[in-house]
Amino acid sequence: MSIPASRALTPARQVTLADIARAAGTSASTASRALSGRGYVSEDARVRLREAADRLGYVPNHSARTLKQQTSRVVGVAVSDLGNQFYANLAAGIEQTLREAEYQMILVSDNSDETQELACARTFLAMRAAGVIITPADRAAASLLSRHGVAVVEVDRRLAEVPCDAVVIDNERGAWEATSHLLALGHRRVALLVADTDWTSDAGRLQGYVSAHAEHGVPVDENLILRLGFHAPDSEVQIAAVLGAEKPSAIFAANNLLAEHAWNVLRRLRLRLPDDVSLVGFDDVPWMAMVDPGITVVGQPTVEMGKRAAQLLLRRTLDPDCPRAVETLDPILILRGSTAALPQP
Amino acid sequence: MSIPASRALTPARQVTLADIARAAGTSASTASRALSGRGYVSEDARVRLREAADRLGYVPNHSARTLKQQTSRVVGVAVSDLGNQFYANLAAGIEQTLREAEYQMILVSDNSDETQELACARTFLAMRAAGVIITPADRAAASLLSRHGVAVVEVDRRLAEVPCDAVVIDNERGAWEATSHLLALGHRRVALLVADTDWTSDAGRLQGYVSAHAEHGVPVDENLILRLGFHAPDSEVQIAAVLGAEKPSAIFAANNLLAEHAWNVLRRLRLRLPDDVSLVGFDDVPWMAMVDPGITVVGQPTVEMGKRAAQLLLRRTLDPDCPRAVETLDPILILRGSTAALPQP
DNA sequence: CGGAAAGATGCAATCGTTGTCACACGTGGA
DNA sequence: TCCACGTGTGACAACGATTGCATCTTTCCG
Repeated sequence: MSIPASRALTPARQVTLADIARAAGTSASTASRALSGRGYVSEDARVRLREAADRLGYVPNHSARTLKQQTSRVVGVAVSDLGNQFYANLAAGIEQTLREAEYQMILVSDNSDETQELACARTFLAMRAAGVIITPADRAAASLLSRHGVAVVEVDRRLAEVPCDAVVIDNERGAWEATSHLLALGHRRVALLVADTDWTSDAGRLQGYVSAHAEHGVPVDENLILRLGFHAPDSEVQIAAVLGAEKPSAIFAANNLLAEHAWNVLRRLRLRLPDDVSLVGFDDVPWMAMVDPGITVVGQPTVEMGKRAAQLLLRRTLDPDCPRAVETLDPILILRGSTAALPQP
Repeated sequence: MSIPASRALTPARQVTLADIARAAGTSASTASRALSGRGYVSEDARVRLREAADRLGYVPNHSARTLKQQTSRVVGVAVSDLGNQFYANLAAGIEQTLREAEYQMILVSDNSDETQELACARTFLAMRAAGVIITPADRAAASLLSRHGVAVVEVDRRLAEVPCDAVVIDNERGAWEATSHLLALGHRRVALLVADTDWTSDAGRLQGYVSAHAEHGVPVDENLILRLGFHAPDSEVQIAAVLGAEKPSAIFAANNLLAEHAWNVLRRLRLRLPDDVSLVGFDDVPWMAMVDPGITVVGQPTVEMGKRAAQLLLRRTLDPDCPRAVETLDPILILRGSTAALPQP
């Protein structure tokens, strides 16, 4: 039952409202009303037009509609790194919610690069996006967008200087729980691996690490805090160096990538978990539950965060003046075999 | 440094070409030529217009352009399941290539549902997408799109009845290598876990499994072939059942999800890899290299497949008549500790 | 010096859809 | 009878950018 070649080859100027109006013997206005369901149309005309639309294979032209209505059903989404499962899951959650609401998602992976982020924002503006969801790396994008009246939702971290909705998790609390867990197990030299950013997420995790120490009366040793660039090629070398020089008995890796690096280093150095070193990660990804021992981790509801962000955006699209919402979700500490009490010397 | 509220509140009818033309004392035509770089414009007018555009914060209106030019720089991408790392990586590869070419990606996760897939196709048509990249679940979408003159590239599997470009890997060869590896190790009862689809990918993998058996003179036992629905909730139960009833000495799991299920079952049953059972997966994902022993796997260049698909699409966009391309990439067998010689009884 | 070619510009039409407006019906109540 | 109102319809003007065409100027060559 293949399509006849002739059909496929016809240059086939696209079918427009005017075409189906002609076929049904009405005007384009009536056709528009019939198909969009707005305004008066007789039942008779409605069925004739619908039938004509089906028969001719009418496909509405979104560009024309967007141009006329000055708004689209497209939502721009910019994440830092699609290759990282965390952002992929975030995107998956956003996509699902948007699709169910019959919105489309333009997805960009901006590498946390300010220039690219701003370029994305400009593109979203050019497309008259109904809104934008972003894991921000800079304040400029949100400013630009909101100045043009486009709703912005920040996810995972907050950065904007303009008021906008946001979905984050309680990073400080997550880090506090992870660190407290280690301190309660008797560890006194807990290394912190944290991304070298100025994001609220990393700042919160650092803060949680510090406040847990304060609460347990353990002084923070700056030498145990390792700030690592996102895609620094020598991350593992640096981690190994700290392990050698500072002899921490536990490591708190403040994101899934750093946890993976730490795990690789430990394996390479033949340090056993949890006998030689304890390890806690942040953001539960599949391998952490599968390796032996499993990695104790601060889990975040990643897909859920994406869904919430999309919901906030849709809400604001419907009611631009609804009160600003900042949702803070709770992380949970998942205990696995990678953490144990500090062995008595 | 914050944006004055007045700025943010102005309803601010958007700045149009006509506005900057007026500001620079030219006509809109000249402004269009100056900014798009097509046609004659004096150097003098060009700089005046550019300056005016900057000053007024001009953002071109993509909808208007698309409407007039009858084509956009948007590419529709429909994958089966964004939550699966395979598809996420595919999308990441596509996105990167498109972004570098200054195209935008509309991403949809269609759950391999024919209805949704068709709905996506219609949306892409409505947006006048320059092309569509799809991991097809049904032939209808590609037919519809190509009938309307939209270029389609199939990735991972081929299904379309209309001629279109495609990027796949040599599934049969990958499966042949995996199976041959097991047979060469002396295994005679190799279970196959394969998705229950009518896709070329799974058919190829089954074929490779069969031909490897033929080549080694080992008869295929149909009872060892387990076809599993994509999101069947009882996958692991079924796998456990086959393990119990058929006592295979090795398992070939023909995608990353099935490998994960198999691995879970083996762990739950306390069967040791590779002493009790050997396991080979298909599609290398991070956990496979991290668990102990690592999982022997047929690796596919997932991100690269995405990039190639996007390249094919861009090529066809530039030259709609270029010869049809079907790229078949090579999988590679990565040997790890999950496979070993069949112990002599 | 004549005239062709290249350079520079603006006018007006166009893309497809929507929304406003005016108008033409009936119907029913005052 | 007349007016108000609810329906139903079509003409027409946007929305903003692009582009073919006509027009005018400048340049350059024979």
